[in-house]
Amino acid sequence: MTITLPDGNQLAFEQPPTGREVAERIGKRLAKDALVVKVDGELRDLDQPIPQDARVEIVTPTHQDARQIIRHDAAHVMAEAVQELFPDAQVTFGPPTETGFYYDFARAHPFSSDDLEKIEKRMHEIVDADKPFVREVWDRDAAAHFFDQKGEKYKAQHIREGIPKGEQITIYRQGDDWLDLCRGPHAPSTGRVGHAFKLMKVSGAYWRGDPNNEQLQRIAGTAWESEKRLNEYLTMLEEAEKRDHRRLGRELDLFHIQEEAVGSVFWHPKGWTLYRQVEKYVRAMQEREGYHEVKTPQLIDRALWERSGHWDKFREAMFTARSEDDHVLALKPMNCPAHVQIFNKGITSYRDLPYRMAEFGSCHRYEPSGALHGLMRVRAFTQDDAHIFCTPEQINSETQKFCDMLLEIYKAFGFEDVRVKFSDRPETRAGSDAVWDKAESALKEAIEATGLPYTMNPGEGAFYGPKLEFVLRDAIGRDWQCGTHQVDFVLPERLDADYVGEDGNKHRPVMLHRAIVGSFERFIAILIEEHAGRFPMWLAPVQVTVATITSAADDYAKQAAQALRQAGLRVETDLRNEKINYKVREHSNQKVPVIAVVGEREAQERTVALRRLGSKQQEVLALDDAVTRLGEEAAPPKVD
RNA sequence: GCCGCCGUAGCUCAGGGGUAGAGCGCACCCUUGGUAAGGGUGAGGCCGUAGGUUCGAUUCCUACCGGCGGCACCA
Repeated sequence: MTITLPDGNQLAFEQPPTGREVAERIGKRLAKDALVVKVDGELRDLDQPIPQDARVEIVTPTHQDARQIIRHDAAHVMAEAVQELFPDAQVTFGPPTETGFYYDFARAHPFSSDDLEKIEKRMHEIVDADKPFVREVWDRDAAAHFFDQKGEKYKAQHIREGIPKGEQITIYRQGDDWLDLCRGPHAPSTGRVGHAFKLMKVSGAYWRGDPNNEQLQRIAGTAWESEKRLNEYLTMLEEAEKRDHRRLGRELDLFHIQEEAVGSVFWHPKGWTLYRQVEKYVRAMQEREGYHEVKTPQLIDRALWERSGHWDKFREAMFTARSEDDHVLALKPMNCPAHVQIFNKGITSYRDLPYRMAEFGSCHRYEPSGALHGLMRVRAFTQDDAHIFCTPEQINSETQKFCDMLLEIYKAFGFEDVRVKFSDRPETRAGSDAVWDKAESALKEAIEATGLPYTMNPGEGAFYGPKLEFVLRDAIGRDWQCGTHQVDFVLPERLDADYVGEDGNKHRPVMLHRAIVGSFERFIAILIEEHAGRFPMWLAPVQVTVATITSAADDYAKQAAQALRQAGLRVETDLRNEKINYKVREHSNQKVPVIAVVGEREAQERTVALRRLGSKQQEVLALDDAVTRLGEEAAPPKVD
């Protein structure tokens, strides 16, 4: 039989070889370094025979798949360490993750941070012991019985409920003392995990992700193929902490949140300036794209929410208020029902479609306390919300038009790395399968026409229609949904929206719910983290600070600032009795893009000495030239 | 909402059964200095809130509120 290697070379074997034998044939060193083998794209243990002709890659620590092996091995090593130190802990599952691994344990007592240290120490010992990982195939029922006897009720339950009768299952031993039910694969021995790992935190996690189940304790760690990579990762985390929007929000005096208004933002002047720049640009883009901007009420009688279906499906998340005359009103959690009201007041002809109705809509939702997170997840937020009322035939072109606009806007803010998720029909849904087929294929065609890569998110669509989610990433790699685009056949029906078609009959419009920044709060949080507070000039709350060297230049500094302001720039002056070193340091820390230094010389010559953020060089320009040049540099992205 | 950890000055943090400390920031004074911290003096705290234990609690215990990290949630 024939084994094909990644470089195209082929090796012939008499008998089905194991991965190790293939590696040995290529070279001793490779066989020594090998962790697992990749057979036709599937990772397997080195000792398993490769039954037929296949493309084979030997996975060594530098291979892109090595980390998941190392991390998975590390999870097993940790589980052994935990059970040795804490025999009352039951094991459940421990997979690799994007940066490490975790393992969920059931135990009555919580693990402390001291426990973590002990566990980590024991893990190093297990790695040094270099115990072989041995794969064994067991009978399902015997395995279930075995784990029952051991008191491992979660493992036993998983086998009984998750694995069909009669199926064979695999377990992995590491040394003589410990084993775990596991699909594998694993490296040859625990020694291959190496020492580039670190336990990071303990937290709660529900058994099988279901909050009705018992809560387990999750110990999470990070693991890498080398100390160097581990240290790089830890350094990255430190750097990420410095760009956390909550920290920068304080340091740059952008906003704060306090106890008396949990989940709501106090925007300070600088933060609000930033917010307004974002809003201004998005508004201009919407105008260009033919949207009609509206404003709808904050408080709306429950009667409308009952009709829209929100009272039924969304009530838990709605803030309500009772008026003097005993009406129950709700703070709107969404804008859509209000927009349909406007549509119903006069958009009656097919000639008006597609009708794009936009609102910077303030919404309130009673989010679970544990979900709140700085500006990322709040209870009061403003969406760049819009609803496009259109015919089914227009879904495709409107979606494409929207995606184009979204990408242009994201790019303007510096986001090039946009992840798109396609969420299709959920189990419980409204509308017939035929309608869903139509909506999903229209959406799919449209997203494919944009050429954007996307991943499927099966079953995660809204109950009323499929959606596209546009996801941006924060400083430490957490994904946040910002943009969205949803097809809705249900709400127009519920709220009785219609128009007169070409044929003279009444028809139901389709509604496309769409947002680009999503919530301004979340978007600005990501903007802060993406730029680490060093905003592009057009967004910077303060664009230029005019700083004096001596008080003799105060008058001139004021004139210079005034001239810059007249060019539309956001300018502050720093006339304090401080040395220029001190001022430069402070304004650099405040991440002001340009410091214009003026002393007696500049006052005399009517010049400014410009110092750009991140550069130590200065550039002396005539004041008039500086005004022109900085004015151009501060221009927002073109909208035309 | 759940599990764990945390809550001391505007910020970062030390302390600890006998009602508190540092650095930075702030105010005032000296200094007018040419590109990342000049010097001095001073103000500033219900030690998250409410109970309990104690002769005495900021410190120990309980509950609540809030924050952080996960989990769940994100229509």
